[in-house]
Amino acid sequence: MIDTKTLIQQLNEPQREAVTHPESPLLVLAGAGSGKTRVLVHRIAWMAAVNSMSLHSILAVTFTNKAAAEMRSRVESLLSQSTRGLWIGTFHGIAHRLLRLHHNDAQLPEAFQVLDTDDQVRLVKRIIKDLRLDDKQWPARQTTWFINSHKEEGRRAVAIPAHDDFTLTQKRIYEHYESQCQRSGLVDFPELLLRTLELLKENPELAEQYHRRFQHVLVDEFQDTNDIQYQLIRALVPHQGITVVGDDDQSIYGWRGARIENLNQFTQDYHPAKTIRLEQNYRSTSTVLRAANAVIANNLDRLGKELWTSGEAGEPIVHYHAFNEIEEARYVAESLREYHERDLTFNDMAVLYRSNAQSRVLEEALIRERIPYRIYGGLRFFERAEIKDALCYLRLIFNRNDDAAFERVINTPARGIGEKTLAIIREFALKQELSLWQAVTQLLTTTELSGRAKSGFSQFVAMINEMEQVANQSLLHQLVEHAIHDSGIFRMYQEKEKGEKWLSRKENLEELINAAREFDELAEEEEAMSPLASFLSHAALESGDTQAEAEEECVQLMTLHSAKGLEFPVVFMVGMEEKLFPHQMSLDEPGGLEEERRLCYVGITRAMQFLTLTNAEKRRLHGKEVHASLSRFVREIPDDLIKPIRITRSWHGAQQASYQQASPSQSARSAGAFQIGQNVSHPKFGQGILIDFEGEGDTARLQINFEQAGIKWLIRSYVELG
DNA sequence: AATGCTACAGTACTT
DNA sequence: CTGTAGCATT
Repeated sequence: MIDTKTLIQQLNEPQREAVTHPESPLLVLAGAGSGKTRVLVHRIAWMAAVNSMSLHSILAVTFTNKAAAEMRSRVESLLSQSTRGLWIGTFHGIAHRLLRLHHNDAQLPEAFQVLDTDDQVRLVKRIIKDLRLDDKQWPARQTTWFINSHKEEGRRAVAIPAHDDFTLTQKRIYEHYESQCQRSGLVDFPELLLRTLELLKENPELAEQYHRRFQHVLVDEFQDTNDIQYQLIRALVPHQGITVVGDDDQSIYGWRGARIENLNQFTQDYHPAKTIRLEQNYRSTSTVLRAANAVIANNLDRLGKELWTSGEAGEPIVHYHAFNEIEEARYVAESLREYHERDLTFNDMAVLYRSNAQSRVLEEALIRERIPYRIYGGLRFFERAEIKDALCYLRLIFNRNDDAAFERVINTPARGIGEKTLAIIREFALKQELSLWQAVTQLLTTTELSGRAKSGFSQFVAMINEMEQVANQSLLHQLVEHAIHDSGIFRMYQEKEKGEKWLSRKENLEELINAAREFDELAEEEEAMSPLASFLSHAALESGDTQAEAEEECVQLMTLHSAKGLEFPVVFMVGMEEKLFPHQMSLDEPGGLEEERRLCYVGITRAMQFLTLTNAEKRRLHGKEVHASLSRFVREIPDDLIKPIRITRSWHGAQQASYQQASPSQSARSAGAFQIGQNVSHPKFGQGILIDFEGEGDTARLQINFEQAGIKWLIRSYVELG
């Protein structure tokens, strides 16, 4: 067991205060890079080691599986003991667990399945069709959003007041969707939370059991909690044992229902709550922090917090003003190359952008410069078509009434069951209130179906039943392998696709078998759920990584949103332009601009040492060339923190003349023999513009942007100044 | 059942 | 401009 001293001696004063705070309501306002996770981890260890609270009595809630995994491993290594019994998980993970444990009280079948967003949209689309509604007038995505946002505020269809046709119809779809899900034993993401909330409210004795059990609950990223998540916390923690950690300045998910106001609500609901601020930053240079503080200071309604560091000022923030997005990308690529030559690894560098569409031009530039990169986001492992196909077979083995799974694989691969036959099945199921599987088995005994359809169906039914036999007799990975081949999806992809594409499908399917193998090993110690059940849950609740962990060292490309929680020695924020960042759409929404500014704050505070901001004067967007002015966020950063680099070219000379030297340091630099922006020529590289220099006289190094050859560093004596 | 064509949309994202 | 969904055609 760890001793008290080592637990707190590596902490600063406010951190220590937070960790050792009595078991009464605590709000930790933790700035970026201030050791937030560290405080959570140490507080858990403190309660276990010093207050001798059982790990069994502690619950920690996070937003992502990644954060949950990291927290668990850090608690484990700090306590150097197993964390068995300690509940750490996402809101959804914990809700799921409670529903599995109490499925009867929650009125769910034991084999209920979790529906991911994609499944949900398909199901809603199906229902819109069943209701004979025009699917152009009623897009499934919109209705899904309608349903989810009501669920996220704790409302079932019946509770929605509907006065207009629009709401009335949406409500009707919602109702049908609800009963469809109930019949099929399907639970979507917000439903996990809503069902759990209802479970606790309707079963007071059960709720009490958990109140007694969880003496202390810790919630991470509290500023991102939405309505129902907060309600769930209230239902789970009526007592004083609660710690929440958050940062109002990093709330960037208002658009998906996150309620920053929950921070204030918390101090009212849990009274008296102690508030502790963590403002010492261990990540960035003071230059970066000053910039971040200056930007965020423009937001009103803050709880108030100012980051500081005992570290050095570091390098100024570079601001590169590019002519267009292609040139911007080239500057980024070439700068990345330079950092690399200065002995930084590509892994330490990140390029952040506001919207995904910006990544393409960057990629092209990086490929040209032969810089390895990796893009975050995109299709996740468990979302790939071949993986979903395989999983849907497994879901049917587990739960025949899973209509979403049935719809997906009944004719994948093709087995002669077309739209017409399916329509008969759906109609019958709808009328008799049966699942599709039940409808099929009943119709097989009648003469409703054609011979071909009949044989197709009986073959399908027999196949699933046989798979169940395999499931009962073999290990999970053997079942998965069997299902992939016996269903025909393996062969289907082999025939349909060739080369690279097929190879990756094959690899993914093999990876799925491997993943299943891990569940076989896990099952030997825990026997709460069958390996198949826990495998399916895992697939639904953890979408999996985008790619296998980077094999090669790469520059990281991602949106500003996905950069949250990460840090890099070198950060580029590109596309710092009005209408792009802050985004046009945000300007119409109340509070939109402030959320964009918080996003900018998040971006800046990712940088540890070097930060570069870039903007392009012209940019091709949706096929149209648009002019953009510099983002107000760049202008909110004090001039003395910025080293501006402006590309100048003959074709926009007029603007060049009107450009103001942005900072004193910049003026001083240009006072010497060299003038940033002046024309330069080189016998081999041709015409270019001076954009930076080091040293003086003939030995000075000049950075020149050549019209043809791009950006290069050259010795003064090799170039002709013009 | 597969392929080609047209219309349309295009902020951010985890569970 | 680019990707996608739905529809018509073969």
